[in-house]
Amino acid sequence: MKLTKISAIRRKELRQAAFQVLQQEGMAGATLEKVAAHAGASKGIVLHYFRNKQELFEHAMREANLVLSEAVSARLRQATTPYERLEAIIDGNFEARFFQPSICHAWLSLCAEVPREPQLARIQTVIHARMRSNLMSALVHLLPRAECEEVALTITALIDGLWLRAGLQSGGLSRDTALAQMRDYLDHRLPFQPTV
Amino acid sequence: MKLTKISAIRRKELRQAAFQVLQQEGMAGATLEKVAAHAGASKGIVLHYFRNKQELFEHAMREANLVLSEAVSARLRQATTPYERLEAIIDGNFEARFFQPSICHAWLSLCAEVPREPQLARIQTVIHARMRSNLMSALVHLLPRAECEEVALTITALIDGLWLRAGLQSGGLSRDTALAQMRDYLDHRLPFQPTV
Amino acid sequence: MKLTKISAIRRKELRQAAFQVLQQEGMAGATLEKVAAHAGASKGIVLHYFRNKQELFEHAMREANLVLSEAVSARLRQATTPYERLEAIIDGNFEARFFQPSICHAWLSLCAEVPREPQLARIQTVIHARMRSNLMSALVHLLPRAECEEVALTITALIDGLWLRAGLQSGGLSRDTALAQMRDYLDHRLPFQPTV
Amino acid sequence: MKLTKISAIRRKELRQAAFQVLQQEGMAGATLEKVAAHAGASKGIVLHYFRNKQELFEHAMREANLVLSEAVSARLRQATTPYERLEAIIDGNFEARFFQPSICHAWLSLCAEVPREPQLARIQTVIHARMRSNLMSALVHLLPRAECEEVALTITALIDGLWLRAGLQSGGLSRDTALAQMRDYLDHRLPFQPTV
DNA sequence: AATGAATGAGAATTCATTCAT
DNA sequence: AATGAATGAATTCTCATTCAT
Repeated sequence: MKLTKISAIRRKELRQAAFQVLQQEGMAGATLEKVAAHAGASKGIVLHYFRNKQELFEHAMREANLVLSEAVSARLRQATTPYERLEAIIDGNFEARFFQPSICHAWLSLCAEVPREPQLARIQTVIHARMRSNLMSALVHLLPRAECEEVALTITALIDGLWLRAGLQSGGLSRDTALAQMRDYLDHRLPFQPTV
Repeated sequence: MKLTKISAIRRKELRQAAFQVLQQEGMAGATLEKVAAHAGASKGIVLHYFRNKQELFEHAMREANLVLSEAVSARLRQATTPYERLEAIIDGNFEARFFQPSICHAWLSLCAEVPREPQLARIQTVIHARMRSNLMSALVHLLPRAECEEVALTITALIDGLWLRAGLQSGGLSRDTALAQMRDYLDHRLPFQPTV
Repeated sequence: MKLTKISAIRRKELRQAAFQVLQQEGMAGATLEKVAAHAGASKGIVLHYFRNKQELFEHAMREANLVLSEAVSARLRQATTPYERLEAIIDGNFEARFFQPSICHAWLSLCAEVPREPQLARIQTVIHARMRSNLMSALVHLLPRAECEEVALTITALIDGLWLRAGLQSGGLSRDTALAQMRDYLDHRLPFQPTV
Repeated sequence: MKLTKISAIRRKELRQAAFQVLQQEGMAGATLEKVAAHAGASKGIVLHYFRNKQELFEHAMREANLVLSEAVSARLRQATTPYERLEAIIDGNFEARFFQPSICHAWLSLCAEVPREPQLARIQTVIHARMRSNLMSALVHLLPRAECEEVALTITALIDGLWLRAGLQSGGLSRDTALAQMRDYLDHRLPFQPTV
């Protein structure tokens, strides 16, 4: 590994701080100074570790996604049946520590930058690709091939839509409601699952 | 009407210009100068008509929503059956002139500001309330009361999720695919509709 | 004229201020803030009138050259014989108000940027072209065509070398010495001029 | 010698690297980091060997001058007649390895700092003093005492002016042209040299 | 109503320099 | 000797906003 230990630690601290500031301030308010302050460091150090602001938030997005996708992966590892795999994906995406207004808002802020920032767009593509692949690995056992893509896309859109709503912080969409939404959709769209 | 005719015209030009700049530049790039230039006016005039930048984009959001909700209303006026009402709402929300990457991106940019801008939050609340009310007026005739709220929320989340995806501009989500998604959901969730 | 009167005035003030700061501080020390302060204006106004620092100093160079070349032109207008024309060029380039250590230093600072700044390079090219053209218009009457180019180049190099030396501010090269140098060269290089 | 051998080597590497960076980037772009990178070392080491940036470039200037003045000295050692001595000085100053646009530009960048940096001014003074002394040792045998100073100064100014022009990189002043200029001047200014 | 001049706050970024290891 | 972590000052540049005309 090229990076020194301390540099790896600092970089992680900073990208986490960046994401936290994003939660509180949105992208416009997320200045390097605030990120530095949040990490208990000086302004200069941020650009010592990241070439510029974009790179910092790119890594912040990657990091946030990593945590989320590891939550899903961990659950997937326990799952055996297709239904369990679907449940793992959904439960992972709505874990209490993730599905919070401020975190959803941070994601929303990042997504709003995607069309202007090729790097973020790349990450977004990867995120969607992984989601699709995870979903497909379960759906192919439950539905005719032709319908799998469609359902995978609907599930993704539904998750995104619920996260967006949570990010708007207006309705006060609860985690339970969101999960109920997901389950209701699957109950009606997938063939009957005898024992769950 | 208090406002002179010319002032009303100018204000409309400016809020439309604001929304168009938002499409091209995102919120960060949407400066008052660009909005003015886009409207063929001088920088100073923007703040002559709007107290500040926030107010301008608040009106831009209102205007954009107005166009969208009128498209839905027009269709609703033609609809007679509950199924037609649902179709009106969905078709309105995915009209070709609205469901475009750049427009979805502009909305996404506005949504990302909602948690920091009470005025935008208020508009967002109104938008969702109207959507819910429109949907409920159809759903109550098709489903048991207890399920209506849930389905209305799912439809809204699905629409939002599909718009978000379009705004991300990566997948290249076509209008037809989006509509197919919506119809597939309704087909499975609502009771069979004998003749359409 | 597109520019308003006040804008033209301000721009002139600023490019003159820029050149004066250059005299005192060199390019590295010539910050926009100092230029603004020197012109008795706010920092922001500088970039209201000039797109960026480069553009400001580009105009400062142009302005400084304009003054210099007008001094030469004025003298040329009085000159009738080739010898007088040569004298006009030289005297113009060594006028007391120009040939001062700080001004020579400012020019030196600009020249040092020429290889990195295409705009400055362009101006430099124009300056040299004009100098050559002025010199040639006199020399062709005094020397065989083949030698004119060479002598014009030597005169230019000599002027530049003397300015450079003045800019270095070490030797304390006086204006009289510089003029004597020039005359000594011409006396030996040009054919004898019967009456001056 | 106080300095360890390795330290002497490093210092030389660094001042050469400094001069090379100056060639490519000019003074504004010549950061310690680039110098370090150019020398294949870390940023910290530069200020381990030189108290600060000024000192580094002071040594860079000294080093560059040393190479140049040794080239002249070597040629002077072969020279026997006054004319040969003059030729040695001129040929040394226009050796192909020195008289290159980028090197002239580096010198120009250093000269532009002279008025602000007493250390550089001191070096500049030494350089000019040596040039004068070298020239005088030849000229006193060729011209009346009263004219020697003047001609020495003209030769120096001419060399400087030609170097400056080469540094501007616009005209594309060739080495041959520069040498021809020098010779043409001497041919006309010095008494006829019977056999060369 | 309209222009654009002017301001000043604020942000990103660069860099010399200092220190701990 | 050498590295690179860390700091903070300085600078360019952007922009919303205010004002005079």
